[in-house]
Amino acid sequence: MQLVKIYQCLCDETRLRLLNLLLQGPLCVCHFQRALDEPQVKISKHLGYLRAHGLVTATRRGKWMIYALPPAAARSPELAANLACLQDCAVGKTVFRRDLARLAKVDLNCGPDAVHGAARDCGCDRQTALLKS
Amino acid sequence: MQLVKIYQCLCDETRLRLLNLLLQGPLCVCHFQRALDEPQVKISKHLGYLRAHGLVTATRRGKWMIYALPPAAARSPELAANLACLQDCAVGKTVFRRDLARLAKVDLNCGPDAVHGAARDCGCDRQTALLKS
DNA sequence: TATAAATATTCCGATAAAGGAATATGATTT
DNA sequence: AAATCATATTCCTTTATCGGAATATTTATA
Repeated sequence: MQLVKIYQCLCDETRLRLLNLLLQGPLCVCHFQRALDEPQVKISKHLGYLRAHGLVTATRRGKWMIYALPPAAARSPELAANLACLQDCAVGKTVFRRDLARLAKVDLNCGPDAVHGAARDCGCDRQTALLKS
Repeated sequence: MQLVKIYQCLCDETRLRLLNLLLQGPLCVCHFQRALDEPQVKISKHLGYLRAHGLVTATRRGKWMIYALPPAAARSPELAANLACLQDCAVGKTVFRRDLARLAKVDLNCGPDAVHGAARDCGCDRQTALLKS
């Protein structure tokens, strides 16, 4: 059943955190790493899981992989409903808010370059998405 | 996290079917058995799982155990939201509709007595709930 | 009190999931 | 072309989950 698959994707905390960030807009893996503060393997694997089950899309842009939620038109009713539900539930939860806060801080930089102070666009349209809101 | 626990409860098809039935009102185990047409162990275990995680309550009435969703006032916002979401998603799905159809047929009887033609109340207030609607 | 009815639990075995270490891939820069 | 950066995959161990067979428990009934 389609619905069960969705819940299976949602039943891991790391994946919930990833999806919560994606509700704000597309992101590349380095963003997730810095926002979640979790090892790269972990993040990459869970993104792979979500992707394999159709909860997210992935497109390569240069060295980076941009992950995003499927466009609204491509979402099944169940997925749409559950993403909306997740968004409602996530608001105000400490873990999710902290992730968003950390994401905001690394917003304009990407990867280790940020550490060296060199602000460089990582290729995803995160900034524009954020600046608009 | 509370939310993850909820999704863990929802990520099994049998549990979804149980919850879908409970959205109509309280039920005893024999009702589930006949509506889902699944072995007793399976149903009992999944009900136990749901109960252990606070998704359902259980009260004994005579020989029977009556399972129900927690009263609205006792539901966390996350649980309330996800139950509503589940209800939306379940509507029209074949599996769920079939369960409800089978449930309707065994509604007034309970246990093997129904097989012998003896209509007997099993102790749960399922009938009244249904007759009202 | 012995039996039966309704439900729960225990004890398996099989399968899946999660995390980490190390390594591989694919793209870019030097 | 070699080094580097961003990301993915493989391998392994640990732990969780699912399902079924058999058995236990609780309550009612004969």
